[in-house]
Amino acid sequence: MAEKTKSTRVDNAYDRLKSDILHSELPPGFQAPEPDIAKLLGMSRTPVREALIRLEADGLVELVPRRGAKVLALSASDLAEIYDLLIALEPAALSKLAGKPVDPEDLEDLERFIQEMERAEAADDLDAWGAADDAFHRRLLELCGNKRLSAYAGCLMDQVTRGRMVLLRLHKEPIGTVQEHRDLLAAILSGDGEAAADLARRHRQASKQTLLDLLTSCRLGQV
Amino acid sequence: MAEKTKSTRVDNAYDRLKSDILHSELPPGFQAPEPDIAKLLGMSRTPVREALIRLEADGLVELVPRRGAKVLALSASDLAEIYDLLIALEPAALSKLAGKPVDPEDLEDLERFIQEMERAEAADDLDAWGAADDAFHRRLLELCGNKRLSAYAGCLMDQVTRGRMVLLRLHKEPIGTVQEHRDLLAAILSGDGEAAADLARRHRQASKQTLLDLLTSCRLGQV
DNA sequence: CTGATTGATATTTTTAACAATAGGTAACCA
DNA sequence: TGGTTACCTATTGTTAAAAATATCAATCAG
Repeated sequence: MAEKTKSTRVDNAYDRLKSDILHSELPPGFQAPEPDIAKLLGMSRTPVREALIRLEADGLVELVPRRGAKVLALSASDLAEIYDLLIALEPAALSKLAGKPVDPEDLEDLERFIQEMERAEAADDLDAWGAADDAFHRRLLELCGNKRLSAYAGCLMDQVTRGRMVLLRLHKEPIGTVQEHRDLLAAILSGDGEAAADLARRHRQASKQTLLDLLTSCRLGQV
Repeated sequence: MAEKTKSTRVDNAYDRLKSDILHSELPPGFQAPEPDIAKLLGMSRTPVREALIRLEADGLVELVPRRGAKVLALSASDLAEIYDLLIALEPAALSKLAGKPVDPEDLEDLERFIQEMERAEAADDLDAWGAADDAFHRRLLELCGNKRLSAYAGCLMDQVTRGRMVLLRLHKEPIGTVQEHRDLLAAILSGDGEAAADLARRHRQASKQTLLDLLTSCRLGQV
Protein backbone atom coordinates (compact mmCIF):
# COMPACT_ATOMS: atom_id res chain seq x y z
CA MET A 1 0.00 0.00 0.00
CA ALA A 2 2.24 2.76 -1.27
CA GLU A 3 -0.05 5.61 -0.15
CA LYS A 4 0.58 7.77 -3.17
CA THR A 5 0.19 11.48 -2.54
CA LYS A 6 -3.21 11.79 -4.07
CA SER A 7 -3.81 15.44 -3.32
CA THR A 8 -2.07 18.51 -4.69
CA ARG A 9 1.29 19.79 -3.59
CA VAL A 10 -0.35 22.75 -1.88
CA ASP A 11 -2.43 20.44 0.29
CA ASN A 12 0.60 18.33 0.94
CA ALA A 13 2.69 21.32 1.99
CA TYR A 14 -0.13 22.63 4.15
CA ASP A 15 -0.65 19.34 5.95
CA ARG A 16 3.01 18.68 6.54
CA LEU A 17 3.82 22.18 7.74
CA LYS A 18 0.77 22.29 9.98
CA SER A 19 1.59 18.95 11.50
CA ASP A 20 5.22 19.93 12.04
CA ILE A 21 4.16 23.16 13.73
CA LEU A 22 1.62 21.47 15.99
CA HIS A 23 4.15 18.88 17.05
CA SER A 24 6.82 21.51 17.64
CA GLU A 25 9.08 20.02 15.03
CA LEU A 26 8.99 23.51 13.64
CA PRO A 27 9.21 25.27 16.99
CA PRO A 28 7.65 28.65 17.81
CA GLY A 29 9.92 31.39 16.54
CA PHE A 30 11.30 29.21 13.78
CA GLN A 31 11.84 31.34 10.75
CA ALA A 32 12.93 30.53 7.24
CA PRO A 33 12.77 32.09 3.80
CA GLU A 34 10.42 30.53 1.28
CA PRO A 35 13.11 28.90 -0.86
CA ASP A 36 14.47 27.02 2.14
CA ILE A 37 11.04 25.69 3.06
CA ALA A 38 10.44 24.76 -0.55
CA LYS A 39 13.70 22.85 -0.65
CA LEU A 40 12.80 21.18 2.62
CA LEU A 41 9.52 19.97 1.18
CA GLY A 42 10.98 19.11 -2.19
CA MET A 43 8.79 21.33 -4.31
CA SER A 44 8.90 24.73 -5.90
CA ARG A 45 8.10 27.95 -4.09
CA THR A 46 4.60 28.64 -5.34
CA PRO A 47 2.72 25.81 -3.65
CA VAL A 48 4.68 26.47 -0.46
CA ARG A 49 3.67 30.09 -0.61
CA GLU A 50 0.01 29.22 -1.02
CA ALA A 51 0.19 26.81 1.89
CA LEU A 52 1.82 29.51 3.99
CA ILE A 53 -0.98 31.93 3.18
CA ARG A 54 -3.48 29.40 4.45
CA LEU A 55 -1.43 28.78 7.59
CA GLU A 56 -1.30 32.50 8.16
CA ALA A 57 -5.09 32.65 7.96
CA ASP A 58 -5.15 29.84 10.53
CA GLY A 59 -3.07 31.97 12.85
CA LEU A 60 -0.17 29.56 12.93
CA VAL A 61 2.48 31.43 10.99
CA GLU A 62 3.29 35.01 10.18
CA LEU A 63 4.53 36.07 6.76
CA VAL A 64 6.94 38.83 7.51
CA PRO A 65 8.25 40.61 4.44
CA ARG A 66 11.96 40.16 3.74
CA ARG A 67 12.40 37.90 6.75
CA GLY A 68 10.61 34.78 5.70
CA ALA A 69 7.79 32.82 7.25
CA LYS A 70 7.80 32.63 11.02
CA VAL A 71 6.09 30.12 13.26
CA LEU A 72 4.08 32.21 15.67
CA ALA A 73 4.97 32.08 19.33
CA LEU A 74 2.08 32.66 21.69
CA SER A 75 2.43 34.92 24.71
CA ALA A 76 0.29 34.59 27.79
CA SER A 77 -2.04 37.28 26.48
CA ASP A 78 -2.35 35.48 23.14
CA LEU A 79 -3.35 32.33 24.96
CA ALA A 80 -5.82 34.30 27.04
CA GLU A 81 -7.38 35.72 23.87
CA ILE A 82 -7.75 32.30 22.33
CA TYR A 83 -9.17 30.74 25.46
CA ASP A 84 -11.63 33.59 25.82
CA LEU A 85 -12.88 32.84 22.33
CA LEU A 86 -13.30 29.20 23.18
CA ILE A 87 -15.04 30.18 26.41
CA ALA A 88 -17.49 32.22 24.37
CA LEU A 89 -18.05 29.67 21.62
CA GLU A 90 -18.04 26.26 23.25
CA PRO A 91 -20.77 26.83 25.84
CA ALA A 92 -22.99 28.41 23.22
CA ALA A 93 -22.49 25.47 20.89
CA LEU A 94 -23.04 22.82 23.53
CA SER A 95 -26.10 24.49 24.94
CA LYS A 96 -27.58 24.27 21.44
CA LEU A 97 -26.55 20.66 21.17
CA ALA A 98 -28.29 19.72 24.41
CA GLY A 99 -31.65 18.23 23.62
CA LYS A 100 -30.89 17.35 20.05
CA PRO A 101 -30.90 13.63 19.43
CA VAL A 102 -27.36 12.27 19.26
CA ASP A 103 -26.50 9.58 16.74
CA PRO A 104 -25.76 6.37 18.69
CA GLU A 105 -22.57 5.92 16.75
CA ASP A 106 -21.31 9.36 17.76
CA LEU A 107 -22.31 8.69 21.34
CA GLU A 108 -20.33 5.48 21.28
CA ASP A 109 -17.30 7.38 20.02
CA LEU A 110 -17.68 10.02 22.71
CA GLU A 111 -17.81 7.41 25.42
CA ARG A 112 -14.83 5.69 23.92
CA PHE A 113 -12.86 8.94 24.05
CA ILE A 114 -13.69 9.25 27.74
CA GLN A 115 -12.61 5.69 28.41
CA GLU A 116 -9.42 6.29 26.48
CA MET A 117 -8.70 9.29 28.69
CA GLU A 118 -9.12 7.14 31.75
CA ARG A 119 -6.90 4.44 30.36
CA ALA A 120 -4.25 6.96 29.36
CA GLU A 121 -4.40 8.63 32.74
CA ALA A 122 -3.85 5.30 34.47
CA ALA A 123 -1.02 4.40 32.11
CA ASP A 124 0.45 7.91 32.40
CA ASP A 125 0.36 8.19 28.62
CA LEU A 126 0.23 11.95 28.25
CA ASP A 127 0.05 12.12 24.48
CA ALA A 128 -2.80 9.65 24.31
CA TRP A 129 -4.63 11.55 27.04
CA GLY A 130 -4.26 14.81 25.13
CA ALA A 131 -5.38 13.25 21.89
CA ALA A 132 -8.50 11.74 23.43
CA ASP A 133 -9.38 14.97 25.22
CA ASP A 134 -8.97 16.86 21.98
CA ALA A 135 -11.04 14.36 20.03
CA PHE A 136 -13.83 14.54 22.60
CA HIS A 137 -14.11 18.30 22.39
CA ARG A 138 -13.89 18.39 18.62
CA ARG A 139 -16.52 15.73 18.13
CA LEU A 140 -18.90 17.51 20.46
CA LEU A 141 -18.41 20.74 18.57
CA GLU A 142 -19.01 19.04 15.25
CA LEU A 143 -22.25 17.59 16.54
CA CYS A 144 -23.65 21.02 17.33
CA GLY A 145 -24.30 21.41 13.63
CA ASN A 146 -22.80 24.85 13.06
CA LYS A 147 -20.03 24.07 10.60
CA ARG A 148 -18.49 27.50 10.78
CA LEU A 149 -18.38 27.37 14.55
CA SER A 150 -16.79 23.96 14.72
CA ALA A 151 -14.27 24.85 12.04
CA TYR A 152 -13.21 28.02 13.78
CA ALA A 153 -13.16 26.43 17.22
CA GLY A 154 -11.04 23.65 15.77
CA CYS A 155 -8.68 26.26 14.44
CA LEU A 156 -8.48 27.86 17.88
CA MET A 157 -7.79 24.50 19.47
CA ASP A 158 -4.98 23.96 16.98
CA GLN A 159 -3.47 27.24 18.02
CA VAL A 160 -3.32 26.29 21.69
CA THR A 161 -2.07 22.77 21.01
CA ARG A 162 1.50 23.59 21.98
CA GLY A 163 0.30 25.35 25.12
CA ARG A 164 -1.69 22.30 26.15
CA MET A 165 1.37 20.14 25.56
CA VAL A 166 3.52 22.03 28.01
CA LEU A 167 0.62 22.04 30.45
CA LEU A 168 0.38 18.31 30.07
CA ARG A 169 4.10 17.80 30.58
CA LEU A 170 4.72 20.24 33.39
CA HIS A 171 1.53 19.88 35.32
CA LYS A 172 1.47 16.54 37.02
CA GLU A 173 -2.30 16.22 37.06
CA PRO A 174 -4.72 16.55 34.19
CA ILE A 175 -6.43 14.33 36.73
CA GLY A 176 -10.01 14.87 37.61
CA THR A 177 -11.09 16.48 34.38
CA VAL A 178 -12.33 13.16 33.06
CA GLN A 179 -15.27 13.41 35.40
CA GLU A 180 -16.00 16.87 34.01
CA HIS A 181 -16.27 15.33 30.57
CA ARG A 182 -18.68 12.73 31.88
CA ASP A 183 -20.81 15.38 33.54
CA LEU A 184 -20.81 17.51 30.41
CA LEU A 185 -21.90 14.63 28.24
CA ALA A 186 -24.61 13.71 30.73
CA ALA A 187 -25.96 17.27 30.77
CA ILE A 188 -26.10 17.32 26.98
CA LEU A 189 -27.86 13.98 26.78
CA SER A 190 -30.36 14.99 29.43
CA GLY A 191 -31.18 18.06 27.37
CA ASP A 192 -30.13 20.55 30.01
CA GLY A 193 -28.59 23.26 27.86
CA GLU A 194 -27.99 25.62 30.75
CA ALA A 195 -26.03 23.04 32.70
CA ALA A 196 -24.05 21.96 29.64
CA ALA A 197 -23.08 25.54 28.86
CA ASP A 198 -22.11 26.13 32.45
CA LEU A 199 -19.99 23.00 32.70
CA ALA A 200 -18.27 23.74 29.41
CA ARG A 201 -17.54 27.28 30.50
CA ARG A 202 -16.06 26.22 33.82
CA HIS A 203 -14.06 23.48 32.15
CA ARG A 204 -12.39 25.85 29.69
CA GLN A 205 -12.00 28.59 32.23
CA ALA A 206 -10.15 26.16 34.50
CA SER A 207 -7.85 25.10 31.65
CA LYS A 208 -7.14 28.72 30.85
CA GLN A 209 -6.33 29.56 34.44
CA THR A 210 -4.15 26.53 34.96
CA LEU A 211 -2.20 27.21 31.82
CA LEU A 212 -1.68 30.89 32.57
CA ASP A 213 -0.64 30.17 36.15
CA LEU A 214 1.79 27.61 34.91
CA LEU A 215 3.33 30.02 32.44
CA THR A 216 3.92 32.69 35.05
CA SER A 217 5.16 30.25 37.67
CA CYS A 218 7.61 28.77 35.18
CA ARG A 219 8.64 32.16 33.87
CA LEU A 220 7.67 30.90 30.44
CA GLY A 221 6.97 33.91 28.28
CA GLN A 222 6.12 32.19 25.06
CA VAL A 223 5.02 28.81 23.81
CA MET B 1 -2.25 63.55 -5.42
CA ALA B 2 -2.15 60.65 -7.79
CA GLU B 3 -2.81 57.99 -5.12
CA LYS B 4 -0.25 55.54 -6.41
CA THR B 5 -0.95 51.94 -5.57
CA LYS B 6 1.47 51.69 -2.71
CA SER B 7 0.68 48.15 -1.67
CA THR B 8 1.32 44.93 -3.50
CA ARG B 9 -0.84 43.53 -6.25
CA VAL B 10 -2.08 40.77 -4.00
CA ASP B 11 -3.40 43.31 -1.52
CA ASN B 12 -4.85 45.30 -4.34
CA ALA B 13 -6.63 42.31 -5.80
CA TYR B 14 -7.86 41.26 -2.38
CA ASP B 15 -9.25 44.68 -1.55
CA ARG B 16 -10.94 45.21 -4.89
CA LEU B 17 -12.48 41.76 -5.05
CA LYS B 18 -13.67 41.94 -1.46
CA SER B 19 -15.20 45.34 -1.99
CA ASP B 20 -16.90 44.22 -5.19
CA ILE B 21 -18.31 41.18 -3.45
CA LEU B 22 -19.58 43.13 -0.45
CA HIS B 23 -21.25 45.67 -2.71
CA SER B 24 -22.78 42.97 -4.86
CA GLU B 25 -20.93 44.15 -7.93
CA LEU B 26 -19.77 40.58 -8.03
CA PRO B 27 -23.11 39.05 -7.09
CA PRO B 28 -23.56 35.81 -5.16
CA GLY B 29 -23.19 32.90 -7.51
CA PHE B 30 -20.89 34.83 -9.82
CA GLN B 31 -18.29 32.48 -11.14
CA ALA B 32 -15.23 33.01 -13.29
CA PRO B 33 -11.98 31.23 -14.09
CA GLU B 34 -8.79 32.72 -12.76
CA PRO B 35 -7.51 34.12 -16.05
CA ASP B 36 -10.71 36.11 -16.53
CA ILE B 37 -10.45 37.66 -13.10
CA ALA B 38 -6.79 38.39 -13.72
CA LYS B 39 -7.63 40.15 -16.95
CA LEU B 40 -10.39 42.03 -15.17
CA LEU B 41 -7.94 43.31 -12.58
CA GLY B 42 -5.15 43.88 -15.08
CA MET B 43 -2.60 41.61 -13.53
CA SER B 44 -1.29 38.09 -13.89
CA ARG B 45 -2.86 35.00 -12.35
CA THR B 46 -0.58 34.46 -9.37
CA PRO B 47 -1.51 37.49 -7.26
CA VAL B 48 -5.17 36.92 -8.11
CA ARG B 49 -4.84 33.33 -7.02
CA GLU B 50 -3.32 34.34 -3.71
CA ALA B 51 -6.02 36.93 -3.12
CA LEU B 52 -8.66 34.28 -3.84
CA ILE B 53 -7.11 31.95 -1.28
CA ARG B 54 -7.44 34.68 1.32
CA LEU B 55 -11.01 35.41 0.30
CA GLU B 56 -11.79 31.74 0.60
CA ALA B 57 -10.42 31.75 4.15
CA ASP B 58 -12.70 34.74 4.81
CA GLY B 59 -15.66 32.67 3.70
CA LEU B 60 -16.52 34.94 0.81
CA VAL B 61 -15.60 32.82 -2.19
CA GLU B 62 -15.28 29.17 -2.98
CA LEU B 63 -12.48 27.82 -5.16
CA VAL B 64 -14.12 25.02 -7.03
CA PRO B 65 -11.73 22.98 -9.19
CA ARG B 66 -12.23 23.25 -12.94
CA ARG B 67 -15.10 25.69 -12.52
CA GLY B 68 -13.35 28.78 -11.33
CA ALA B 69 -13.79 30.96 -8.29
CA LYS B 70 -17.37 31.37 -7.13
CA VAL B 71 -18.82 34.11 -4.97
CA LEU B 72 -20.59 32.28 -2.17
CA ALA B 73 -24.33 32.62 -1.87
CA LEU B 74 -25.70 32.37 1.65
CA SER B 75 -28.77 30.32 2.41
CA ALA B 76 -31.01 30.98 5.39
CA SER B 77 -29.17 28.32 7.37
CA ASP B 78 -25.82 29.89 6.51
CA LEU B 79 -27.05 33.21 7.79
CA ALA B 80 -28.37 31.52 10.92
CA GLU B 81 -24.96 29.97 11.53
CA ILE B 82 -23.18 33.27 11.16
CA TYR B 83 -25.62 35.13 13.36
CA ASP B 84 -25.33 32.43 16.02
CA LEU B 85 -21.59 32.98 16.04
CA LEU B 86 -22.07 36.71 16.46
CA ILE B 87 -24.63 36.05 19.19
CA ALA B 88 -22.02 34.00 21.02
CA LEU B 89 -19.11 36.38 20.50
CA GLU B 90 -20.49 39.89 20.75
CA PRO B 91 -22.09 39.64 24.19
CA ALA B 92 -18.98 37.98 25.58
CA ALA B 93 -16.80 40.73 24.17
CA LEU B 94 -18.98 43.60 25.34
CA SER B 95 -19.42 42.19 28.78
CA LYS B 96 -15.64 42.24 29.09
CA LEU B 97 -15.52 45.77 27.76
CA ALA B 98 -17.97 47.02 30.37
CA GLY B 99 -16.08 48.61 33.18
CA LYS B 100 -12.89 49.18 31.27
CA PRO B 101 -12.11 52.86 30.81
CA VAL B 102 -13.02 54.04 27.32
CA ASP B 103 -10.76 56.48 25.53
CA PRO B 104 -12.67 59.80 25.21
CA GLU B 105 -11.83 59.92 21.53
CA ASP B 106 -13.38 56.51 20.92
CA LEU B 107 -16.41 57.49 22.95
CA GLU B 108 -16.82 60.57 20.82
CA ASP B 109 -16.69 58.43 17.70
CA LEU B 110 -19.25 56.01 19.09
CA GLU B 111 -21.64 58.82 19.90
CA ARG B 112 -21.08 60.28 16.45
CA PHE B 113 -21.99 56.94 14.88
CA ILE B 114 -25.24 56.92 16.83
CA GLN B 115 -26.03 60.46 15.77
CA GLU B 116 -25.24 59.57 12.20
CA MET B 117 -27.72 56.70 12.42
CA GLU B 118 -30.38 59.08 13.62
CA ARG B 119 -29.64 61.55 10.88
CA ALA B 120 -29.64 58.84 8.24
CA GLU B 121 -32.89 57.42 9.58
CA ALA B 122 -34.53 60.82 9.36
CA ALA B 123 -33.15 61.41 5.88
CA ASP B 124 -34.06 57.88 4.82
CA ASP B 125 -30.48 57.33 3.74
CA LEU B 126 -30.29 53.57 4.00
CA ASP B 127 -26.67 53.14 3.01
CA ALA B 128 -25.49 55.73 5.48
CA TRP B 129 -27.58 54.11 8.20
CA GLY B 130 -26.08 50.72 7.48
CA ALA B 131 -22.54 52.10 7.40
CA ALA B 132 -22.95 53.87 10.74
CA ASP B 133 -24.54 50.83 12.36
CA ASP B 134 -21.68 48.69 11.11
CA ALA B 135 -19.05 51.15 12.26
CA PHE B 136 -20.62 51.30 15.74
CA HIS B 137 -20.52 47.56 16.20
CA ARG B 138 -17.03 47.19 14.82
CA ARG B 139 -15.58 49.92 16.97
CA LEU B 140 -17.12 48.46 20.06
CA LEU B 141 -15.65 45.08 19.25
CA GLU B 142 -12.23 46.57 18.66
CA LEU B 143 -12.35 48.27 22.02
CA CYS B 144 -12.83 44.99 23.84
CA GLY B 145 -9.14 44.37 23.27
CA ASN B 146 -9.24 40.82 21.96
CA LYS B 147 -7.75 41.27 18.51
CA ARG B 148 -8.59 37.78 17.36
CA LEU B 149 -12.17 38.18 18.43
CA SER B 150 -12.68 41.51 16.73
CA ALA B 151 -11.00 40.29 13.56
CA TYR B 152 -13.15 37.20 13.33
CA ALA B 153 -16.33 39.02 14.25
CA GLY B 154 -15.50 41.59 11.58
CA CYS B 155 -15.11 38.78 9.13
CA LEU B 156 -18.52 37.41 10.12
CA MET B 157 -20.07 40.84 9.73
CA ASP B 158 -18.58 41.06 6.25
CA GLN B 159 -20.21 37.78 5.38
CA VAL B 160 -23.67 38.98 6.33
CA THR B 161 -23.25 42.37 4.68
CA ARG B 162 -25.35 41.45 1.65
CA GLY B 163 -28.02 40.00 3.90
CA ARG B 164 -28.20 43.21 5.89
CA MET B 165 -28.49 45.15 2.68
CA VAL B 166 -31.59 43.35 1.54
CA LEU B 167 -32.98 43.64 5.04
CA LEU B 168 -32.38 47.35 4.89
CA ARG B 169 -34.01 47.73 1.51
CA LEU B 170 -36.99 45.46 1.98
CA HIS B 171 -37.78 46.09 5.58
CA LYS B 172 -39.15 49.57 5.94
CA GLU B 173 -37.99 50.04 9.50
CA PRO B 174 -34.52 49.63 10.92
CA ILE B 175 -36.28 52.13 13.15
CA GLY B 176 -36.04 51.84 16.89
CA THR B 177 -32.72 50.07 16.97
CA VAL B 178 -30.90 53.35 17.50
CA GLN B 179 -32.20 53.43 21.05
CA GLU B 180 -30.85 49.93 21.54
CA HIS B 181 -27.41 51.21 20.61
CA ARG B 182 -27.74 54.01 23.12
CA ASP B 183 -28.78 51.60 25.84
CA LEU B 184 -25.93 49.27 25.00
CA LEU B 185 -23.37 52.03 25.16
CA ALA B 186 -24.84 53.26 28.45
CA ALA B 187 -24.63 49.80 29.96
CA ILE B 188 -21.01 49.48 28.92
CA LEU B 189 -20.07 52.89 30.30
CA SER B 190 -21.83 52.19 33.57
CA GLY B 191 -19.77 49.03 33.89
CA ASP B 192 -22.74 46.69 33.92
CA GLY B 193 -21.34 43.77 31.97
CA GLU B 194 -24.39 41.58 32.49
CA ALA B 195 -26.72 44.19 31.06
CA ALA B 196 -24.40 44.93 28.15
CA ALA B 197 -24.16 41.28 27.23
CA ASP B 198 -27.89 40.88 27.48
CA LEU B 199 -28.64 43.91 25.34
CA ALA B 200 -26.11 42.86 22.73
CA ARG B 201 -27.54 39.36 22.62
CA ARG B 202 -31.12 40.57 22.19
CA HIS B 203 -30.02 43.08 19.58
CA ARG B 204 -28.34 40.47 17.39
CA GLN B 205 -31.01 37.90 18.02
CA ALA B 206 -33.62 40.36 16.80
CA SER B 207 -31.60 41.10 13.66
CA LYS B 208 -31.26 37.44 12.99
CA GLN B 209 -34.95 36.79 13.41
CA THR B 210 -35.99 39.74 11.28
CA LEU B 211 -33.65 38.74 8.50
CA LEU B 212 -34.71 35.10 8.52
CA ASP B 213 -38.40 36.00 8.59
CA LEU B 214 -37.87 38.36 5.72
CA LEU B 215 -36.14 35.70 3.66
CA THR B 216 -38.94 33.20 4.10
CA SER B 217 -41.68 35.74 3.59
CA CYS B 218 -40.04 36.92 0.38
CA ARG B 219 -39.29 33.38 -0.77
CA LEU B 220 -35.68 34.45 -1.01
CA GLY B 221 -33.56 31.32 -0.84
CA GLN B 222 -30.16 32.88 -1.15
CA VAL B 223 -28.45 36.20 -0.74
C1' DC C 1 34.59 59.78 14.79
C1' DT C 2 29.83 60.05 13.37
C1' DG C 3 26.31 60.17 10.11
C1' DA C 4 24.48 59.78 5.68
C1' DT C 5 24.38 57.99 1.13
C1' DT C 6 25.14 54.61 -2.14
C1' DG C 7 25.58 50.09 -3.75
C1' DA C 8 25.46 45.02 -3.24
C1' DT C 9 22.76 41.18 -1.80
C1' DA C 10 19.17 38.39 -0.36
C1' DT C 11 14.33 37.85 -0.62
C1' DT C 12 9.95 38.48 -2.25
C1' DT C 13 6.76 39.66 -5.87
C1' DT C 14 5.23 39.02 -10.42
C1' DT C 15 5.16 37.17 -14.88
C1' DA C 16 4.87 33.85 -18.48
C1' DA C 17 5.14 29.37 -20.07
C1' DC C 18 4.61 24.48 -19.39
C1' DA C 19 2.33 20.18 -17.60
C1' DA C 20 -1.39 17.72 -16.04
C1' DT C 21 -6.15 16.87 -15.66
C1' DA C 22 -11.04 16.92 -15.80
C1' DG C 23 -15.13 17.64 -18.42
C1' DG C 24 -17.61 17.88 -22.41
C1' DT C 25 -18.51 16.54 -27.16
C1' DA C 26 -18.68 13.89 -31.03
C1' DA C 27 -18.32 9.75 -33.24
C1' DC C 28 -18.82 4.99 -33.43
C1' DC C 29 -20.69 0.62 -32.21
C1' DA C 30 -24.33 -2.24 -30.51
C1' DT D 1 -31.52 5.14 -30.82
C1' DG D 2 -28.78 4.81 -26.74
C1' DG D 3 -24.55 4.21 -24.63
C1' DT D 4 -19.64 4.04 -24.39
C1' DT D 5 -15.12 5.56 -25.64
C1' DA D 6 -11.70 8.58 -27.16
C1' DC D 7 -10.18 12.95 -28.10
C1' DC D 8 -10.14 17.90 -27.66
C1' DT D 9 -10.35 21.97 -25.03
C1' DA D 10 -10.51 24.81 -21.11
C1' DT D 11 -8.66 25.35 -16.62
C1' DT D 12 -5.84 24.69 -12.93
C1' DG D 13 -1.38 23.23 -10.87
C1' DT D 14 3.48 23.97 -11.09
C1' DT D 15 7.86 25.68 -12.43
C1' DA D 16 11.56 28.80 -13.35
C1' DA D 17 13.15 33.11 -14.39
C1' DA D 18 12.90 38.06 -14.33
C1' DA D 19 11.75 42.38 -11.89
C1' DA D 20 11.25 44.89 -7.81
C1' DT D 21 12.48 46.05 -3.21
C1' DA D 22 14.16 46.29 1.41
C1' DT D 23 18.14 45.52 4.37
C1' DC D 24 22.76 45.74 5.48
C1' DA D 25 27.38 47.20 5.06
C1' DA D 26 30.86 49.95 3.44
C1' DT D 27 32.63 54.17 2.09
C1' DC D 28 32.94 58.98 2.05
C1' DA D 29 32.06 63.54 3.77
C1' DG D 30 31.56 66.62 7.55
